[in-house]
Amino acid sequence: MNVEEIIKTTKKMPLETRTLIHITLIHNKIYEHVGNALKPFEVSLQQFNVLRILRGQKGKPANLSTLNERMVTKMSNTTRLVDKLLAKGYVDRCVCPSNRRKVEILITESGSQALTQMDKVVAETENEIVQHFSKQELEQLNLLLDKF
Amino acid sequence: MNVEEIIKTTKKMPLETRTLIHITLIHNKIYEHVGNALKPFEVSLQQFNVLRILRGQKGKPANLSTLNERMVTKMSNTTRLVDKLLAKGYVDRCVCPSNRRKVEILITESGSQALTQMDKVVAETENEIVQHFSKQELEQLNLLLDKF
DNA sequence: CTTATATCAGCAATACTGATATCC
DNA sequence: CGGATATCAGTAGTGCTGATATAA
Repeated sequence: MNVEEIIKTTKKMPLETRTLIHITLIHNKIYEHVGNALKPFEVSLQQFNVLRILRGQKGKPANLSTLNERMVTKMSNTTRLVDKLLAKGYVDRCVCPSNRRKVEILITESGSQALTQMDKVVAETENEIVQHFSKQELEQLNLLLDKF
Repeated sequence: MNVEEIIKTTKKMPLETRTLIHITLIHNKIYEHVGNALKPFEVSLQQFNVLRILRGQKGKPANLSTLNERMVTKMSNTTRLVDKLLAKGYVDRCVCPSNRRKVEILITESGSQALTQMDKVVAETENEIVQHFSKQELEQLNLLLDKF
């Protein structure tokens, strides 16, 4: 069953319920499509997000709690996620000298370059997902989503 | 960081990306709130969905592949999920007599009663989540979501 | 016997909870 | 030493992939 068919099964449900189920279905679609786009790079969507956050730091190192805060999807095993990125050479990690509780994480040159490639395929996928939307409709949708 | 704060960090991203991240954040919010509402019943959101699907069958037994198809979130371990519901006495399960590959799953009276209680708290939670929406806005949002 | 279907089982990655280490 | 912070580790539940059993 695809999204449209499942949505039909919710016809008799209250509008609120339908809307929330709808959002979950769309989220799954996004997760699946973008995840597939990233498969060639052997990174998960969450690893991709971490790389994006690190790039946004513009050279300033991030620690694990910063990543956790900004992460779109919550997860408390950021340690192991960063381990994976480290193994791929996409990030550097060292203990913060001034506060030995913290670790400092930086994106590497190799990570930046890979991220640029990922950005391309992810952007393409995202455009495919929203292809039936006009720019105006997308803006309208964003305004509505702000109400949550 | 809450939803609004994370969304601020996406200001410079393309509208498409922002929208998709926004949806993921809202999905997480829904998942968290509804999950908390169901905690007293000791069922997960997915178990709740299975019970809802079974009720929708109106006495007609469902097999695992039917559940999997209709399930909002994909998962191939529906077997173990039904095990949990079985342990709580919310469903009955038996091998289909005419096709021994299949299993037939039915919601029990106890499951139906529990589900009625769950419906109440879930509906309350859903109303809270969409409390800032007018009925018209919700309808507008649903129309837009159909475009995905 | 071959192919398709339906469920199950093993493994890897994830999410939650509490444990450990450091700072103040 | 006590409380707060930052990371790590253990456990349980999830999702993917292939294995098993039945049916056609």
